[in-house]
Amino acid sequence: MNYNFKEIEAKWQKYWAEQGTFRAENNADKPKYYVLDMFPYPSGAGLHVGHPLGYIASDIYARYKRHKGFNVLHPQGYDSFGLPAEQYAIQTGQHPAITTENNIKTYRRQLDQIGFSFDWSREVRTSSADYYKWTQWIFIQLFDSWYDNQQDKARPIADLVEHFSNHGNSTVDASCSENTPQFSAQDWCGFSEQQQQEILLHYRLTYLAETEVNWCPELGTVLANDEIVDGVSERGGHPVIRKKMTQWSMRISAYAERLLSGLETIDWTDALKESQRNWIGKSVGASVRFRVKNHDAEIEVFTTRPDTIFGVSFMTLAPEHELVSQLTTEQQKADIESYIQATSKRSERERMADVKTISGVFTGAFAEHPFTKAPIPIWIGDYVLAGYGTGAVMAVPCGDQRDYDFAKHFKIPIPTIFSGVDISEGAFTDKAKTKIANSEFLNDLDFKSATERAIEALEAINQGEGKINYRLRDAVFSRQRYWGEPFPVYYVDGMPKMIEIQHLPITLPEVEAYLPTETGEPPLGRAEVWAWDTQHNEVVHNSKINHETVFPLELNTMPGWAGSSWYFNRYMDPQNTREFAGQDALNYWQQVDLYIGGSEHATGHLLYARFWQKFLFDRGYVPVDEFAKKLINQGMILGTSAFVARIEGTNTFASLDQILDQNVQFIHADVSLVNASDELDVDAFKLWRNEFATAQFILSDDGTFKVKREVEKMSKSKYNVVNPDAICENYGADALRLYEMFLGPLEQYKPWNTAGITGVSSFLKKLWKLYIGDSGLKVTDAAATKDNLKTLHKTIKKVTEDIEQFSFNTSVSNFMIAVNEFTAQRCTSREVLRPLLVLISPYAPHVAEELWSLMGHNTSISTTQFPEFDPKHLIESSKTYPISFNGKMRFKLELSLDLSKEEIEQTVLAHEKTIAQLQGKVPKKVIVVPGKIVNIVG
RNA sequence: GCUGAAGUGGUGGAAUUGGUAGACACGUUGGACUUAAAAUCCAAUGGCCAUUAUGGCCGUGCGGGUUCAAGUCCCGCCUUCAGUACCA
Repeated sequence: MNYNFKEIEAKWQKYWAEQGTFRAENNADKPKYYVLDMFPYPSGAGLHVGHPLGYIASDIYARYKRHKGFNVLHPQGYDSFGLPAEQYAIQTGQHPAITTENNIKTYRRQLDQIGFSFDWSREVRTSSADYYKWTQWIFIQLFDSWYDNQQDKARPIADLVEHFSNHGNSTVDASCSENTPQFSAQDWCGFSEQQQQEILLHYRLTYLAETEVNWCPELGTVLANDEIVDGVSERGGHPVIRKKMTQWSMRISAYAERLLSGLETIDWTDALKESQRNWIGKSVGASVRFRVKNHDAEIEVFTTRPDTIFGVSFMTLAPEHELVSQLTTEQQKADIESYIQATSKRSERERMADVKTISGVFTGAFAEHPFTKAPIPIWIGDYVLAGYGTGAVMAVPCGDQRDYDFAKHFKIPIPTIFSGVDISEGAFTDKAKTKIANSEFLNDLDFKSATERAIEALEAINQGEGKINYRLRDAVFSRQRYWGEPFPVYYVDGMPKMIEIQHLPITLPEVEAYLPTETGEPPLGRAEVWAWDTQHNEVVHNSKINHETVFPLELNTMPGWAGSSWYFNRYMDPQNTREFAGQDALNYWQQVDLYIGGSEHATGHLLYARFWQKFLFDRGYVPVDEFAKKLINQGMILGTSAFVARIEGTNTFASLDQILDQNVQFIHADVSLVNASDELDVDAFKLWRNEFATAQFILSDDGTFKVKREVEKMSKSKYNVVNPDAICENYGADALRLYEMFLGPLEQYKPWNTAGITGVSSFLKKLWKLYIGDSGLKVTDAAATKDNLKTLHKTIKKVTEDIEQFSFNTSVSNFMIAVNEFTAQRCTSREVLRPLLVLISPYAPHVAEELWSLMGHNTSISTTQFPEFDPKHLIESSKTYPISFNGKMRFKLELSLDLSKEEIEQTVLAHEKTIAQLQGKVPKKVIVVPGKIVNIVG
């Protein structure tokens, strides 16, 4: 009997599916464990070998936990709304739902062939109406909530309305929009319904506001900050401009502090936590208001150094600052205007690239120092960003390098306010060594007490207070796309109204094309049946809008991150039609125990999902306020691209050592045309693409054509994609799984190299041969030898440790060692071969199931208890452990593996006498087992 | 600049967290089997030197230090990758 992986893998995949082997129960006596992968966007290109890396790791862990007696929830689904399907629809007219459905089929087939233990009965798709019904529901809950800073949680908007009608808004400490007016209870009751609704929008956790957004004309849509890389769109690399639009926003800024402090409670990597911290960008300082001389205006600034307030020698406003035009004097007007013109023409990108050039213009106006009343010249400069803080700074040249450079450049005085510091070369920024001078009541104080005193003094004259500033902005939630969740929103006289929950979902309407309309409206503007009838509570034809009870529906759709911000909760109870998930299910599964996915989602999905979870927690819908206890970022598997050198301006290609000093361009060649020795199959290359059909080649002396290799991200456009289908076909799913783990540590970025797979492939054959001979099963009831048991328990110990530390790569090595040792021992004993199979089954489940069944078991190996390590089998043959003795002498003690350091010390102490007697003989190694010395190697 | 991670053979990577560096695998070389190839099996494989054999010296990015003992800990550098940035 030979190892026929194709037959075996198909057989067991079918068995698992039919038996529902991996179905999780929502209530079980067993402890629960929830292992989750970041669900994929089903792209048209299908999976490459890089995609399953994290899934294989999580699958191993999920299978391990099942062996360990846990009720494991290990689901999978699709983040199936997204731009590529829509782009494809624009080009071909095919409905994105069809494209998506086809892509999902491909994904499912590819995932199935790898043998994952997903509970597919819980599959979710963000684009299915059964699912996005609840995304819409959450949106409505956000609309129906405000953030109470006092209680530090979200509360129903009804509470706020009640407070307004009794006390107005002056006593409410809530997160709200900047331009919220003050009003009394009386005012409130006098407001029209329309006015009240307008005010409430300033408080709701999702609100409609005119915001400056990142508009991508090419894609015809708004992008979030994390969808922009280097000033161009992440997808497609199109230019992005700033534009004012009325958009839905999410008041994530209300959660800034909790998103920050919550990081302390979860087991995520430091790198990831750090990027979330940076993104939230908390800075502690003060807000200071400077009066402007001869104007009825104040300039508010944020500073982290209120202690340096007496060092202010000028102020700088961002060119876009709203006060600029008011303040500028007649004399300076021309200069200021031409400067603003010049900066607005420069793109963000240019502005970033050109950091070193100092530029700015004096407005002619002066502010007044809050304490000394001295005049402070007001400048504008593009080093101050409109989007951060208040878009204005108080410049303290002696304490900030940029202010210093600006002052030097424009010959503005640089007063010294630190004692014992030389500032002739640059600013002094070391807070820890700060000693304030020349600063009236702050003199001789250090950073901390000067800061406190300055804030107190500012508060006393009502010109400032302590303030914490966050970089985190509210998230724009509207996208001008077709293929996304429709909002459950219609408009009456321009005011948004929510559709009642019992009438959800509002499903995507049909449109005849997926482009924006001629008038620039989103694609939903093309839908003819897209109006809300409040009488019949249904979506009706637009032509009925002139009726009294029919109103226009929202034309935008939700962004990609909407559906992915709560899907982990839906898996707990995916078929529930009455709730997003039942309370029993939520209380049982609580949260994700292990989440595996890429670190590229650090400031997108992983932040938004935490935000929504905290919101749902506040409103009492989920039992915990962090959705994932532990998170592991799997590294990427990179492709090894191949490049051929084309001599510039010709169709002639030179082998790598034949380039000499000719000018060449390196062009990607498909990796399948190149062998392991970096030699190109020239004939296949000619056939590959038409343009190369007539190519000429300058070969190396040995007649081969050498290519240049480079490791890059695996991508279709780089022709370096390796398809898992081919690997499964040639080596099997078990080999693919083992090899992906064997490549290196999970978190690491590592290049794929198909050649190396022969190692794990021959391991599987050896494993098979250990159990199965020419005449069938070799396993017997013969007693295990001491060596057998030693090998087994050594392997149990290491593999258990490996899995618990997520170092799956070393486990594979340990299996190889074990199989080699058992083979050398001619082991046939069921007593050790049975547990060995259980150890291996999370990694190579198909072959394990087959051998398991050939050994006579008639239930799946996945329900078997994981073998326990028993140290007694390692005691007799043990490991050396060098120790120092009397500070100088060195002995090597050979001890059993399971001893702690303390036990070793005790052992040594117990034999101090014996060892002392040996000193003269200088033994190299003393072999000890607990209780007695058994051997001395001299 | 700041933050995070990492530098070990020809290659991917191990190293019980201070204890024989290079496990395991790829690759390479030699051998067996074969008409041949594939597959399989055996042996060698960090560098240098030496030998009949036993052996010796050097080696974990660089320079110091602590220790009986350092890839691992401490101090000072260099390099690479990733994230982020006129953030006041």
